[in-house]
Amino acid sequence: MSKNNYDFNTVEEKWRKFWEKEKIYKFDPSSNKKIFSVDTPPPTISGRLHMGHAFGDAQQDFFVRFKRMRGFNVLNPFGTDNNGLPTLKLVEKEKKVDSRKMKREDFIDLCNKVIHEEFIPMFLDGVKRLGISADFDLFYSTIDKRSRKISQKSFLDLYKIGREYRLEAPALWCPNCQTTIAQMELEDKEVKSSFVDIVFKVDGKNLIISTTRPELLPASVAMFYHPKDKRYKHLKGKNATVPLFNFEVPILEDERAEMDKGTGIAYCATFGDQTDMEWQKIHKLPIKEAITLDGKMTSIAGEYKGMDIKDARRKIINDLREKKLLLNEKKIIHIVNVCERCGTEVEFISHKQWFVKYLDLKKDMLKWGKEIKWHPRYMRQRYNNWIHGLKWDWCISRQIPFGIPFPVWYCKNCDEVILAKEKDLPVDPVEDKPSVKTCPKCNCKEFIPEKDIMNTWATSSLTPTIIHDLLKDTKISSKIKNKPMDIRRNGQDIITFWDFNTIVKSQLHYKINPWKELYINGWILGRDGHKMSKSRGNGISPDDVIKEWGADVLRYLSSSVKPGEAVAFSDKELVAGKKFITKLLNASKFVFMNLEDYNGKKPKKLEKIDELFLIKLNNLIQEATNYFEIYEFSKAKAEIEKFFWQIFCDNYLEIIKKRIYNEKGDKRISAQYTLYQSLLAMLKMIAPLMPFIAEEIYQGYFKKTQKDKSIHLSNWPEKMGVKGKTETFDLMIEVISKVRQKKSKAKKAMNSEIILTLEKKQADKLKSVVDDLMAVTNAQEIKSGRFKVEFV
RNA sequence: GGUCCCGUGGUCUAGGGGUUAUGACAACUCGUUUACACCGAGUAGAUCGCAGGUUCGAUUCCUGCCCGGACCACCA
Repeated sequence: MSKNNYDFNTVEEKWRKFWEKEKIYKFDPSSNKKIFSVDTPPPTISGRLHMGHAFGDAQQDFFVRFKRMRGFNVLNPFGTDNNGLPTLKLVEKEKKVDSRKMKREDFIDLCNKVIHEEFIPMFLDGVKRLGISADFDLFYSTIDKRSRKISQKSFLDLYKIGREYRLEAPALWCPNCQTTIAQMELEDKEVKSSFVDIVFKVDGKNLIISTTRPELLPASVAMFYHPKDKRYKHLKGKNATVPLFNFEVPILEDERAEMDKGTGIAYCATFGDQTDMEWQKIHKLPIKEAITLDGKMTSIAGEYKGMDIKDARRKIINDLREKKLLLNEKKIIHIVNVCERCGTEVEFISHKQWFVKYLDLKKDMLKWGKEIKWHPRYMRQRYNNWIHGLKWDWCISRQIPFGIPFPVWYCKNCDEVILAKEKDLPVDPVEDKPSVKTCPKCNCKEFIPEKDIMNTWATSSLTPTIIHDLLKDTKISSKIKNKPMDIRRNGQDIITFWDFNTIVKSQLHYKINPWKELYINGWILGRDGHKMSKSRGNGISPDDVIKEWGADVLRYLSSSVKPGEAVAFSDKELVAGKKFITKLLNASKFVFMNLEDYNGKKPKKLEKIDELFLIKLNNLIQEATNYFEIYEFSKAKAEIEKFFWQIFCDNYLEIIKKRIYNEKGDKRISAQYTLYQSLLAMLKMIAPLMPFIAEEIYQGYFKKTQKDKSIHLSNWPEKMGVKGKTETFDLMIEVISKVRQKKSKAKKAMNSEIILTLEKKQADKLKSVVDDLMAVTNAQEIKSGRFKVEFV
């Protein structure tokens, strides 16, 4: 450890390899220690570890390491999410293929290969560099065989208890690519369009509505105005006649109609947009399809049948104009959703999809959320708001080739659902034969496999089940079965998906909550205070930070943020972390320079100032422990760092310096004992936050005299056996500080000799530490009187 | 649009009814002293976003507003 050049790259690699080789973080299923179980958040693998992952993982590691040192048998497996669309898109990009032009089977093979040979190892490398203390032998991927089986079994179980149903529902459809697409595959695009005012008739009078999509007129099913809108109140219950097509639709009230948009009254076509679909569902309106799968008008469009959407729109506008049913036409530019691959405006189509029925459980959901301890507490409101806003059951069908298939076939004749047998799981219905030879209902012998796959969340909401399955053959299996795990940690952005879905699934399957506590990690913004994103170009890669500053420093930054809050990326904080490490190294060097002859024993009697300092340390241990217990790492860090720097380095070390240089016997041993114990305690409290430097100092200095193989297997510091008030210590610091002030004002060196005059009251209080006071201030003599510093 | 969080020296930040308002970075002055100049000591720098209210007393609690951020939703 030469001065001024701590080679963190070498040091961190050394300890990383040591931890891995010695299996320091291996979970021991046969241990009798109390278990602390952590539900691993499987990050979506869409490239290398990014800053968001690093930040969250680091915070999880803070409490994982803390709990381990507190004596728990920590169950901290590691998983990755390699399911569904993000993986599909990454494979397409990296391997330059188009999943739509490949055989489903070939594409799935390719995905599996790339995931296991490239994505996971690359990601894990990043995680390990950060010093994450997970048990990587307890590993799962959300696409591996185990997960597929569990996910499909979950589907079967929910179906059997009547929690799943199949229903025609709108799906996003690209008329050009001829496929359903996911929301993630949409892009916003500005397009020129016309906002036209057209005339409906009610009781022979004109009723004007504004729309950008007049071609959907033949699919009109209703008109809507806002319940508070007096202009239209008198129309309630009446019918309006649709122009050109001459059929009637009811006029209804709904809060989703915006009074100041257009004329304040809108027409609803079943699959016009999201609102239209909500109206259709809630007001139980008929479904009318105006557009075919290849983007042409259907037969309900009458004379416009077979035309392209845009041609039909133009012709309808013209025809309306001719018939004087078009009053106004405004050219506008608005944003529409287009397919990211071909730029075509997307439409909604009707498609049979699977749903998990849970809308009836809103009250229970709120109750379940309340039973979990949230950190920070206010984050539960995100969960509550989500539940209050739920309008649909959970659609778990996704129309993409890669993911976990539904274990389902349908009878070709009567559409009867044929479930896979549990013992055959996992199945791919496209590849595998159905579980029956003939349809139990109609005796038909032909079956159609379900080609859709299950939404990623349908699987990643099962991580507690997957983790339990990883341990199913071990002694502890029964201990953790049907019990909530201790904690899950994740970002605030997935409370509504992941946390929510996991709670729901756990309750539906096991009637328990998945975990007792939920920690929402603080997160990091770019240097500009905005979320890191490609479009802003403000992204920072954890790899680069680790290379330049070391993993400990990045972790130091992660420990600066409060639970659930955001901080901007701060280079200053990196500098502070680096300086902290340097200071730790130097202080440790000083301590052990003076411990060469130390036998590890307690002195017969502690010097007063040493005792007082240890009481101070006790207070810190208490405080830091409390903060770690409630996941307030930034506060723990601040307290530990402040104590180490200001009390230990700036004052205590200065105070005992001369004693330890010059004295022999018990006075020296007292200081040695105090130095050894306090540095070890501080180091242990730093270990969860900055594990590399803590291990480096532990192994370099303490290992000789400590039994634990690694500091990370050692016990969290206990309070020293000292008690009492610390006013004398504080007064001592105050006097030292005043003397320093005088010396500085007089432009003298800090070690210049003085004669110190103290008020009698103060002098009396400091009697027990007077030798150390004289030493640290370099006072030849202490007189009584008004406070004064005289230079000799 | 809804919800939540935040606003404290130049910058970042701690605190949370009565404090001398914490610390870091930057600035300035001084200091080579057997851990550390990637250091130490000291100095200056803050009407605690704005306006009301509660209170003997508000930076802290309440209400409204403004600013920044995030999440969710929406865009006929």
